Amino acid sequence: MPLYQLIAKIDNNSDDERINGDHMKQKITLKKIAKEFDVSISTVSKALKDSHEISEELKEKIQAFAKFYHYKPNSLALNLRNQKTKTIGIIIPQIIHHFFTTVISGIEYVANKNGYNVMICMSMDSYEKEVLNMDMLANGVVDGIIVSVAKETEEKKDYAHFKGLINNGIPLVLFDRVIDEIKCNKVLTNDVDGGYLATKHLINIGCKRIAILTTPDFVTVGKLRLEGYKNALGNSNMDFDEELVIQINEEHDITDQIKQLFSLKNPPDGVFAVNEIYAAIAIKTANKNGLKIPDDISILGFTDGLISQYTTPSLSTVAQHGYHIGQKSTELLLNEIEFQDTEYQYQTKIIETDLIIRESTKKLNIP
Amino acid sequence: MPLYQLIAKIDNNSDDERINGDHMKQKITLKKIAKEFDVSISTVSKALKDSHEISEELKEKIQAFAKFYHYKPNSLALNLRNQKTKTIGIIIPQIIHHFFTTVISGIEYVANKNGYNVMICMSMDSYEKEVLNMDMLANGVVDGIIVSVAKETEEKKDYAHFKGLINNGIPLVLFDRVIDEIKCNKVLTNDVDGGYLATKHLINIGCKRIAILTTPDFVTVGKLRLEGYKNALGNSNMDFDEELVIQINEEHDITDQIKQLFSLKNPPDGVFAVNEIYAAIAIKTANKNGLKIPDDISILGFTDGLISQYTTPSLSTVAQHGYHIGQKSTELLLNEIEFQDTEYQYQTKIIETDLIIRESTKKLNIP
DNA sequence: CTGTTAGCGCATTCAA
DNA sequence: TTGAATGCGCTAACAG
Repeated sequence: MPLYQLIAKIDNNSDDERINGDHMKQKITLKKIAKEFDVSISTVSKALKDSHEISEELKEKIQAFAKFYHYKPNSLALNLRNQKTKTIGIIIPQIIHHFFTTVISGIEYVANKNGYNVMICMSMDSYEKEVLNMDMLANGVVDGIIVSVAKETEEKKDYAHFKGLINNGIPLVLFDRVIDEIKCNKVLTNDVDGGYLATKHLINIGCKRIAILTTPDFVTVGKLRLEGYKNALGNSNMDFDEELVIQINEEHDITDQIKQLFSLKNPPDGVFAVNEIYAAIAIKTANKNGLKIPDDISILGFTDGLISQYTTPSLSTVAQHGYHIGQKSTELLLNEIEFQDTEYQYQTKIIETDLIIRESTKKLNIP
Repeated sequence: MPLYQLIAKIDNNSDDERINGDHMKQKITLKKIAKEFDVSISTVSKALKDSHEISEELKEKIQAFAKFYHYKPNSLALNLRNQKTKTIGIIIPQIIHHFFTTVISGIEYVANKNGYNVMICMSMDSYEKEVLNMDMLANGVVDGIIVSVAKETEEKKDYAHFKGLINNGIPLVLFDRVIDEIKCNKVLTNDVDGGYLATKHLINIGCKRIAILTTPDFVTVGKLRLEGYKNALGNSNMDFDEELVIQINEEHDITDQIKQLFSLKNPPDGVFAVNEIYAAIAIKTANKNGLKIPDDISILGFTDGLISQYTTPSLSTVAQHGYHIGQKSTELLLNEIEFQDTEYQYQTKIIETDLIIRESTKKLNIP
């Protein structure tokens, strides 16, 4: 008795086990269904798509059979046939950075909502790994790629792999760490404004000498936040003092580099750190140096990460809205992927930052 | 003039741009190469594999041509042909948990080293998303899957999707949050021992009343760490006091739940928190209640995450070695994927924990 | 030494 | 209403 007749005899709510048994269930394909009903593969294909070309009777039988065996078209075959995978790739420098995980969450959310899956790769801030990952993803594995550029790539300024990608016609969105000379969709934090906002707030609460803990210049975001810092000082007619700019070298002990500030003849009464880690370390260092936060010194960070809420005192900071950045990047990417017309216009979205005031900065005195 | 003759005229170091131009470079395939040389596709295929069946002369020309155009076999076609993707899937509850990102890093490292890529999915601790992700991955997309079970799944105890996966013959490794009744490779933290270690240390430094901040019972890891806590108390002839067990309900304010401890008639002088967040909040709460840490109260956490080093005082904790867990999981998975013989033996690897002593616990007095 | 054929699983156009 | 043929890109067994 053919299997499809068996189905009728089996309660629809029956336990899967009865069919699967303990044995390995081999995947069910169009071919197998076709053989079962002694029809052609294309007939089955159409029947499962509820095509009007197929008789109701046959469609019903085939559909019931397919449903019973949980038939699902094989992704690999579909990918090859359609020349697309409904998957988008992400290349980020480090997954252990909280900011990136929030971005990923945002990407995942929008991607899934639109029927896409997500493939995450890490460049570990290495140029070579970035290129490798990109080659892999570009080779048909994904329909588009979202990237935040590796530090080493920023340093080398070698962007050939990005150009190649675009020449290959693979949609690309850059976020956070972007590259000016690459023409593509971009989503970035308003870092200059964020730096300005942070510094301005320190000024507003009465800080007279504001230090900045930043990165080396080749890390774009650090450079931009520094720019915002300078703008805010200038805007308030405060002097810019080189002495108060610490470009952290992560190869050496960070605490030591920060400590210098407190032994200055004229030490700062405010610190703006361009990321959460520097800020957290600044808090601990200030604490250890006997400074009261925020009475003796106010400290403000960047990125509303995991740490901010749990330092003592909790850290005032600039929120970067990673989740939103991820969402926006994905929307742009999917737009480009599914774009049909001839003239596609690249966009650059700026995501604004917000101040989150906690305990590490003095209260604003509103007169 | 056929293209392959052109190649000879172009300096090998030439700029890609000359070929790619500003136009979209369409992917080069075996077929196109075959047409170029007016040979069959299989001849090209063999030539590129340096088969001895092909004449040296032809091989050279074809290889040069392919290299020049950066020919790479199309992944989708290979996947379909080989019925495998050289990709492994991961399903984790939350990517924003630092522990999971360390595990992912470990997975990524071992996978890449062995020529595999990684596809990360998030269940968001939802049963439904876990099932969806698994169905997607199981449908040919990956060669094997590594999972840490969603909370909701643990609560429902509905493991049909795991059984289905195994029936389908798809290798599965469970880590951290595992399921006893599923037969597969497993990697887990020695949570009982970790809980024991933590509690014992608090006892050793002289704590007399030790509270525990744990999860509801259905979260297995919380339950196990509680078990270790009880063991340590028993082992030291200390009373187990229900009053000192707080099962945190994350739907409500955590600080409020912890505060109860400090208003007990007989308050604790030690706190063991089964994760980093609870510990960090405990530190802040104790601080606010005017308690000196570690003089009045010692606090010990679990998981060496991002936060631990930046709390004030920095948090003593139990290191869970997520990176190692990820590595081990992947080794097991790849073993199973590439296993050829008939009788495969599942293993369960226990990863031991380690105490990391920082400032939130009293110094051990060695007499 | 080179080509033909078949097949991976599916969708689609065209023919019957 | 159904089926055959074609192709997505690649490999491998088999023929010549």
